[in-house]
Amino acid sequence: MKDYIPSEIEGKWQKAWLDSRIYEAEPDPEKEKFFMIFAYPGVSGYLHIGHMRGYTYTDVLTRFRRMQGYNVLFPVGSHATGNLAYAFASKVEKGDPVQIEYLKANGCSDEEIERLKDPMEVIRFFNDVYVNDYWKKFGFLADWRRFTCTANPDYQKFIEWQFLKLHEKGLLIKKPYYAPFCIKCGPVAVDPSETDLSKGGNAEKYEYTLLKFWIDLNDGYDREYLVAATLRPETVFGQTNFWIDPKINYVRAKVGDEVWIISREAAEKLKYQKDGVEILGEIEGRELIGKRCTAPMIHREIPILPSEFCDPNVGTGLVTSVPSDAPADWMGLYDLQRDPEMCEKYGLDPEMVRKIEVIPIIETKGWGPMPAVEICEKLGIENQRDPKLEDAKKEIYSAGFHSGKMNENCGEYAGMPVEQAKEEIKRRMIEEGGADIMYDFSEEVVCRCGAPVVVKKIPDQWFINYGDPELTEKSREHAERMKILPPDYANNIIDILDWFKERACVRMGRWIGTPFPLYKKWIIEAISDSTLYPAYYVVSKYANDGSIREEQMTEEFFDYIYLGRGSAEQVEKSTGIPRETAEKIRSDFEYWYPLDINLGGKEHMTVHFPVFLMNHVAILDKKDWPRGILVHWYLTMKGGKISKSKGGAEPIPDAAERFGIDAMRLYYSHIASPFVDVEWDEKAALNYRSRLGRIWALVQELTNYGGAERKEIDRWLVSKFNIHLENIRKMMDSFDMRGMSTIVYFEMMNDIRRYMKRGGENEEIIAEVLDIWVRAVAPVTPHLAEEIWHDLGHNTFVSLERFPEPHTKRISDETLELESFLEETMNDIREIIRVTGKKAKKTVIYTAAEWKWKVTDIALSMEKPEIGLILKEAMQNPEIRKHGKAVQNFVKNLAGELRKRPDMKKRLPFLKGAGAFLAANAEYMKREMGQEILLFREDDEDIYDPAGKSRAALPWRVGVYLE
RNA sequence: GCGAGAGUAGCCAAGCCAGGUCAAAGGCGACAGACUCAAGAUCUGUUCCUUAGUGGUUCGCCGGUUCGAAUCCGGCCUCUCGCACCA
Repeated sequence: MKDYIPSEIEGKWQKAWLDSRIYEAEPDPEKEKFFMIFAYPGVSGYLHIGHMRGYTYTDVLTRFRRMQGYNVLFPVGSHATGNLAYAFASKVEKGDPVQIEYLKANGCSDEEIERLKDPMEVIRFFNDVYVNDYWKKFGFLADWRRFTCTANPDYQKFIEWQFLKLHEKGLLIKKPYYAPFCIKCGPVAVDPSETDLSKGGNAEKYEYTLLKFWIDLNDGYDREYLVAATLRPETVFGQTNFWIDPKINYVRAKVGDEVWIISREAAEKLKYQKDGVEILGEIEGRELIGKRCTAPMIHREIPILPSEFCDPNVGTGLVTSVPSDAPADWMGLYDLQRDPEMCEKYGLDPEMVRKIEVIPIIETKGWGPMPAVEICEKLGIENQRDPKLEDAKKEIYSAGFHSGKMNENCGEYAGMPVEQAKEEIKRRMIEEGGADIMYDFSEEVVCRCGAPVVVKKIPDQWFINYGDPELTEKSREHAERMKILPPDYANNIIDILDWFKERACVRMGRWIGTPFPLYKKWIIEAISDSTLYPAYYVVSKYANDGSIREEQMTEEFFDYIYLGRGSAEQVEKSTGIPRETAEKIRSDFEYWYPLDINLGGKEHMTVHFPVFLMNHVAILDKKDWPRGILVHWYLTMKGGKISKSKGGAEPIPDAAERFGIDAMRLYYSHIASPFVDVEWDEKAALNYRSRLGRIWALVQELTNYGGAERKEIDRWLVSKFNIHLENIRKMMDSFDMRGMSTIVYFEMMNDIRRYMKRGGENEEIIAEVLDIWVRAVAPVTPHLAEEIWHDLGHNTFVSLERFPEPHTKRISDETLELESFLEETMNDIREIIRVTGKKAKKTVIYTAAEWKWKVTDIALSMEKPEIGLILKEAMQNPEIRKHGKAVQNFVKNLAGELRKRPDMKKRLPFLKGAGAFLAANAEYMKREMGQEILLFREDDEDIYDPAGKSRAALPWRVGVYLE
């Protein structure tokens, strides 16, 4: 017998598939096509086994479809847009020890590392790793000829065309935008993975409302303002005073034709957001204390008071005071009111300070009129330096925002919900010239290079207008018709499409990507160039084999291929691409499109999938819009991070070697549904491997097993397998690879074992079942399947064979029922043995008496088998009536059973033969139970029934007596 | 904050959309038995409590709808995830 050694068969079959080029997908008008992709990975370095989950699903599903007779297109590619390759190369260049170690741990040679100082080499290198070390190693049957990468010049011609089409549809718009920007390196991304950053990846971009308080300092500037920044513009009605930190030196900054007094830090930031900001000079905070300024909106003069909580790094470093709703303001005021000495120190009239009254402005559910005052008491906050103020602020802010309503002190806004008033008041103040906008981060953000990251105004930013009403509506309608899994997401994506507005689509800086065709200083960003790309796999094959060159891939060419505009002749004339070639590509596209499934991880739910759909809808004809989306969740590592000690960190090829590829593929397919996160479990992977070993061994055993004898159990096995095939078909309609795997790798195996245990040995039946089985394992564990397939004497590829179809005619319900009746009977006996702890020598089994069956027949013939009705009719029969009270009990039991178990009506008739069936299988029971088995019918003349257990016999269950 | 999802027996994980056949699939682990000199592997059985095969209490918590709820509705608690120049 051959041992199961995965590495011995995997390489062999992968080579055979490659050599015979069965992965190549070409149109075949005789066959229905199936076109599926996974969202290509970003070129970010080595991947880990978690990434292989989704890729493997794709290969399993396409293999399954292929075996169902579809002509399958499964192309792969990679996404190199962005600065990852730059970052990677520069780390290598600098000799970053972590980076070098990482490369070496993955088996990268010194020579190779040397080359990886060049970003383009990084891309080339990892493309090779992905294709050869990951996807091919995992046995994928992808059409390798079509591989493409977003950094390829031909791909970029495609993106250029895509943007020309978006422009043609009026979906590109230009307007100012405020983006994160390193003052040295240019545009950067603020995200927690901190690709670009050394600090602040979690920062949020806040929009501050700048409130302008007019002040007359007699210094020659007549349009001079103190400028406070706030996130709560609606609270202006509650302003009582203004805060300045006397210890800080502020600056006068020229902004337009106004002079703003703000912190130096704020002025520096503003330079990036407003034109012509210029620092004119310093002004001490101390100087301003005690003066008065005029608040916007309420146009009231308020005093300027000293405080300690003004942070020059936050907002403008100046703060307006709304003690009713801002806990810090309240504490600031409270501190000062209690401290006349402090007032005098700054030349303030303590009486004036004491007279300042808090103005309630917002009614908040669960809070009184002055929530800030309230919460300070509640939390026992002592003064303005108390760190608990931060929590207080959050709680009040949240409560006010969601449930607050403006009160009668808020003029025309009285009664308006805070959520709405916030926007309206802000807008009004900006219109009146009393306010402005400034963006800032919620925390400090620092670039990789060490320089600060600021929010910078980009005056001419291009956007794709995903908010376009017509595009949104068409996309929504189409989404409703698509097959989208999981079902929750199918509902959810509709809302996401509504919510999607403009999206910035170009950027500047050191960035790999396609130059924006309308204005080449811009480069198309990373999401926007990966939306329509499944269409490009049709063309990439011709670019890769040299049939067409990128300079020939003009707008006219793509218009013809994707939209059918113009003609092949015209394309030939203007590009030199032979007419036949153009026609062939066009017809390829017409054959393969639309895409049947786009599979991707859950991270794509709110970004990639919606824009993928919308770009198709915007640009292509309706018939070419995609048909399906499949979202999968993650394979996570313990503790969230990959770690060597906990396993799973090893390079993908090493894991493939250790666990076996088929075992890994089965692991992904079976460990959980695609729609939950799964924690990597090395032991489970090893279990799958040994499971495959057992299947292997069982198959070997079966090939030398059996003879010509036919038995009842043959029918049972065939029935079982056909039921399984029916279920698989249903499951795979919703891509339920897990359910399918349970059947194929567990249930089918158990059935075969039971068949053998029950004495089944017919070689034709075994051959039939083996044929089904080996085909059934092919989508998930193709290497194992090929090996077995060839051992069975075939010389074709099982990968190209048909997946077995169920034959419902071969399902015998009667056999299945009787077999499970036998099993239940034995379980009953075991149960009694277990409960009593008795070791019986002899088991007596009683089947139900004739009269019980007669009553059962009566009940079965009735529309509504209720106790009274059955009893009435049964008692007509003297044969039955003579059993008296026993009839009543039985009818009660029977009626209950029929009500509780709807399938009983179908089952019972099959059980009429149960007595004979048990008798025929008495030998088997005896062997299994290790004891003598006696069989009687309840009404047998010569019955042996010392305990009266025969009375317990029912048509659907036997009576049992142990001795 | 906005939005989404999840909480099922020792563990993992189906079931929930289409309520009854659900004490709830399957796997793992554990226990017992078979095989073996032994261990491992493999095979068989058991694995909420209770019990001559019965009955009881379960599917995060509380309540509701229903003849009947793990499944439907409402509220609460806990956890996870996505949120736009990040692929």
